Amino acid sequence: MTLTEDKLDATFAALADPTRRAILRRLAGGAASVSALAEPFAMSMPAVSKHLRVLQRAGLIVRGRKAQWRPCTLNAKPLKQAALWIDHYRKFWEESFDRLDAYLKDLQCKGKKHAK
Amino acid sequence: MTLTEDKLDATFAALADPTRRAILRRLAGGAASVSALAEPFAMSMPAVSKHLRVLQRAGLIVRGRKAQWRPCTLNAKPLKQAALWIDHYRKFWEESFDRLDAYLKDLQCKGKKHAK
DNA sequence: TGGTTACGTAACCGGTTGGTTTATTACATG
DNA sequence: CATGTAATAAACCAACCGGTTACGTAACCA
Repeated sequence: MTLTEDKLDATFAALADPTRRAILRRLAGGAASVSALAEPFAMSMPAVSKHLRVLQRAGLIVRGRKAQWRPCTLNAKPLKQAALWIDHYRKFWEESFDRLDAYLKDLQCKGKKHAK
Repeated sequence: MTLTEDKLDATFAALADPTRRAILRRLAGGAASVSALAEPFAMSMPAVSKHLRVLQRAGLIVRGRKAQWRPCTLNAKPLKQAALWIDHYRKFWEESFDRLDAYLKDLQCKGKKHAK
């Protein structure tokens, strides 16, 4: 398994949680401290800290240091790889009204008729 | 949390596994039976069957029925939503040589020493 | 010096995940 | 009907995840 593939694991896994996606959305508006990031969520700070660690290990955020604050900053570069991977399938979701879609419907139809 | 957001959970989680990504890649070449999908992997068929269930619950595959075979077909539509979500951050990874990048470097620098 | 603030670490807990082996269902064919 | 094949179901296991509470630490401030 290539290194890029390996990173995709971490990237997609990091994106698979609504709290972490919300944190990224917040960071798109600028750097923020941990407590500022934690504020909108009904969870303890250690929980948020864990989410940040996941994001950091996926390379999606960078953590600095300023006195007693650890400002987090968005780093979107891993998202580029994720976007490229997904984009290989673009033609499939743009084929909505084509042969493929008709075939899918046909398949499901046969499935139900047989499985009575 | 919106319904779309909820589906993103399942989509990204499904993509976070190399086996499942490989299955999708294989299905991009056309429908396939479970045993055909299992063949390249060093794991039992029930394990592949579980991966397929994850992909199905994420809506990424559709399963038909033809005699004792359950052909799987790619359904890329959930990927469209994932691509749209990621695309909100495109400007951030295209800003490689801009203010943001400089700020990141500055932040890390301040972490180690003091401002220059 | 001692207190407060911001954050991390450690230990723990219930639920989920990714895999196994074994058994079972569904179908086709001799 | 008996047998073989394709696939799922069930039971089990170790590892991981997302959350908690309790405690530790580093920097600021009075």
